[in-house]
Amino acid sequence: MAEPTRSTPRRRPTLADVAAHVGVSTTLVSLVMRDVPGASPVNRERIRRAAEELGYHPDSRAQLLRRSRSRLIGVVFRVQDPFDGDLVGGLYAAAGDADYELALSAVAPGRDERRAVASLLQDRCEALILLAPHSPTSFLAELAGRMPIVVVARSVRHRALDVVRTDNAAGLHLAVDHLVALGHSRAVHIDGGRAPGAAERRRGYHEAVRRHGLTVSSHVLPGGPTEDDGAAAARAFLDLHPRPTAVTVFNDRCATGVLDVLSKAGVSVPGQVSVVGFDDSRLARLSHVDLTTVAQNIGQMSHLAVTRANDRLDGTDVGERELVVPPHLVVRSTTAPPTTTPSRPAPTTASSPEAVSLG
Amino acid sequence: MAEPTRSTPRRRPTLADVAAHVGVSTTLVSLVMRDVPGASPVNRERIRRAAEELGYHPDSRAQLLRRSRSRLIGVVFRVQDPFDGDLVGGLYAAAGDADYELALSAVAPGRDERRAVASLLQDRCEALILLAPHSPTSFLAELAGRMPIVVVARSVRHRALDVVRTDNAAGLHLAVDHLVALGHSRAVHIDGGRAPGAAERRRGYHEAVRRHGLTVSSHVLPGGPTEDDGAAAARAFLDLHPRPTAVTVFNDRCATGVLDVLSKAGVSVPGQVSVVGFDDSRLARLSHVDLTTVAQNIGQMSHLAVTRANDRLDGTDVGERELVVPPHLVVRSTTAPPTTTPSRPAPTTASSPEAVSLG
DNA sequence: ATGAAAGCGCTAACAG
DNA sequence: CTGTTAGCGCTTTCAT
Repeated sequence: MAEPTRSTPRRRPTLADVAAHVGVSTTLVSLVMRDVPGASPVNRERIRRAAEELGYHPDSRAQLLRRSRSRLIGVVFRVQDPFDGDLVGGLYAAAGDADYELALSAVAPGRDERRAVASLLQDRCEALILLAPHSPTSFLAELAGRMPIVVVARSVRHRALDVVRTDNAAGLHLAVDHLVALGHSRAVHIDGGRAPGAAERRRGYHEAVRRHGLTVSSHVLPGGPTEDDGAAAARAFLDLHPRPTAVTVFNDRCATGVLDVLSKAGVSVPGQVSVVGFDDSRLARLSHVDLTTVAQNIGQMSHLAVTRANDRLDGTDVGERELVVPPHLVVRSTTAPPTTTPSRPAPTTASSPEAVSLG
Repeated sequence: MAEPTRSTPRRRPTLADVAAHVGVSTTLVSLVMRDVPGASPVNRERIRRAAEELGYHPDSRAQLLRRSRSRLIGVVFRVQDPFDGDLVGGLYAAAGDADYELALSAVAPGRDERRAVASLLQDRCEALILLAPHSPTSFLAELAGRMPIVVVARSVRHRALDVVRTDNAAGLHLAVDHLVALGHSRAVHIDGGRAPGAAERRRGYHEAVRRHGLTVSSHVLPGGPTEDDGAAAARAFLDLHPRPTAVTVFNDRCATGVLDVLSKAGVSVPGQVSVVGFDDSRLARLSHVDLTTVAQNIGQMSHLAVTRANDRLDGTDVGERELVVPPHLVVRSTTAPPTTTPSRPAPTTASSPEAVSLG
C-alpha cells in the first residue's frame, strides 16, 4: 500500500538523478530535455521515459541562472481590471509564439506598481511590459535605463519608452460617424476624467462632432472609468435640455453605469437614447447588455508589445517608439436611429443655422 | 551628455560587483542585502550606498537556487475572474506576513490549468494554491504527491488535499433568514448550475426554506455563474405565478443579470422584488447596484490558505483538511419588506398551514 | 554521439 | 566582524 498522504514529499529529482537512473551523463539528459539534436534515438527515448517516471521537471531557476539569456518578459497588470485580464491572455499567446516566458506581477490593493516592478527586477526579466501604468514618467524612464520597457494602453512620450496603444481619437470618430449615419444630431460625450486615454477620446469626440458640423452637440459630461462614474453622469444627462439622442461613453464599464440609470429612469435604449461604449470588454458582450462599442484590438496590441520587447532585446533597429493600433466599431443593440424628429435648436443655446449636417 | 536612449543596457551588477566597488567580500555584501546581523554599521552603510549607486538588485534565481528553501508559493488563478482577483490581493498580503513570495500563473483562454501548474512546477514553488480549479480530482491528487496543495473555493474531498472554502450553505441560511425576517414568504433561488459551490448553496436554500416552514417557496430556477445566466433566469422568473417577492441568487454576477432584466421589465427592486446575491464582489458594491449579498471572507480565506501551506511545509500537524469559513450578510438596498400583503397560500400547492414563520 | 569540467550569482559552512 | 571555500541544478565549452 502506498502512502499518498505522506506529508513530507521527497526531494524533487534533478538532472543528475535522471542521468544516474539511465546510466548516462547529465549533459545528455540536458540535451534531450531541451529537445536539441545530439542524442541517439535510443537514449533519447530511455531518458524521456526515466524523466517521466521520476516526475522530473527542469528547474527553471537553475536554467535561467546558467543561460546567457533568460527569455523572460515581466508583465505588470492590475489584477482587478478586466481589460488587463484580456491583455494578459493575449500576451501569453504572443510570448509563446516568440519563445518567451512571462513573469506576472500584480498590482493590487496594498501592492503598488513599484513593488510589482521590483519583484520582476529580481526575477531576471529581460524586458518589462506595463499595462496601463500610472507611475510617473520619471520612474518609467529610469527603468528604461536598465532594460527595455513597453508601456501598453497609456500614452507616455519619452524617447526611452516604447508605447503600444489604441488610436483613441479614431475610436471616437468611428462612434460619432456611426451615430451621425443613423441620423443623430444631438450627442454628448461622457468622459473619463483623468483616466489614461480619456483626453484623447474627448478630443476625438470634439473633432468628429466639428467635422460633421454638429453644433449644439459639443457637450461633454464629466465622468470617469467606473460604473459609478457612469451612473452619476447619467443622472446629469437626464437633466439635460433638450436631451441629446445619443451618447458616447469613455469606456464600457462607465457605459454600463449609464445604461443602468437610464433603464431605471424608464428611458429606453436605443429607443430614446443611443449609447456607444469603448473597449469591447466582456461586459459589452453580455447578451443583456449587448453594447455597441469601439473595440480595441487586443490580439494585435499584445503581439506588438511582445514583438517590440523582442526587437529591443535583439537590438533590431525599430522606427517609431509609439505604436498606434486602429480600433474598430462593433455595432450591437444599443444604437438605432433617433425616433423623435430632432427638435428645432433652442434659440437660447444655438447660434448656427446648420444644426445638422449628415457628414 | 548622457545617452539615455542607449538600446543595450549594461550587464546587471552582481554581488561581486558591489563587493569590488566597496572593497569587501561578497559574503559581507550578501549579509547586508539580506538585512541579517553580522556587519559593522560602517560597512553596512557603505555597501548600501554602493548597491544603490550601481542599481544592484539581488538575483532571485540565484538566491533560490542556493537556498535550501525557496519560500515561494505558486498561485493558479483565472485572470478574468473578479473574485480570483480579490483573492490574489489577499494572498499577497498573507504571503508577505508569513515571509513567502508568490509566483502567479494565470489560467486564460488558450492556457489551461495544466499549463499554469506546469510552469509553477518549474519555478521551484514549495506549495501550490489553486483558486477554484476545475481540474479533475485525480490530477490534483497526483500533484499533492509532489507538494502541498491548497484548493480554494472548491470543495474537493481527498485525503491529500487541503481545502479552504466558504460555508456556502450557511450563506444561504443567512440570506433566507434575512428575507423571512423582512416578512417574505414566497421566495425562489436562482442556482449556479454546475459551478463550484452551486450545489451547496442550493442545499442551503432548501434547508433554510424548510426550517422556516415556507412551503410554496422551494422553487429553484436554473441559472449559472454569469450575468447572461442571470438574465435568462430572470425572464423565467417573470413568468412565475404567483410571482415570488424575494429571490436569492447564486452569485453577484448572476444577480446583476437578474437586476438588469427586472429593471428593464419595469419591476422595481426592492419595491416588488427583493434580491440577494453572493460574493460581495466589487459589482455588488457599485453605488447604482448596491446589492444585498452574502460576503465571503476573502481576507481570512487568503490567510488560511497561506497558513495551511506553511503548516504543511513545516510539517506542523494540522487537523482538518477542509477549512470552512463562515460568510456574513451585507444588507444593502436590494432587499426590503414585501409591499403587497403576501397572498394566501394557493390551495393547489400548499399543504402546510404555517406558511410563514419568522424564524 | 557522449562525457568531463567549469561556472552562472548567490548563500552556508567554516575559518580567522 | 570579515573572508575563504564549496556547491545549489543547470548549460556550455571542449574533449573524446
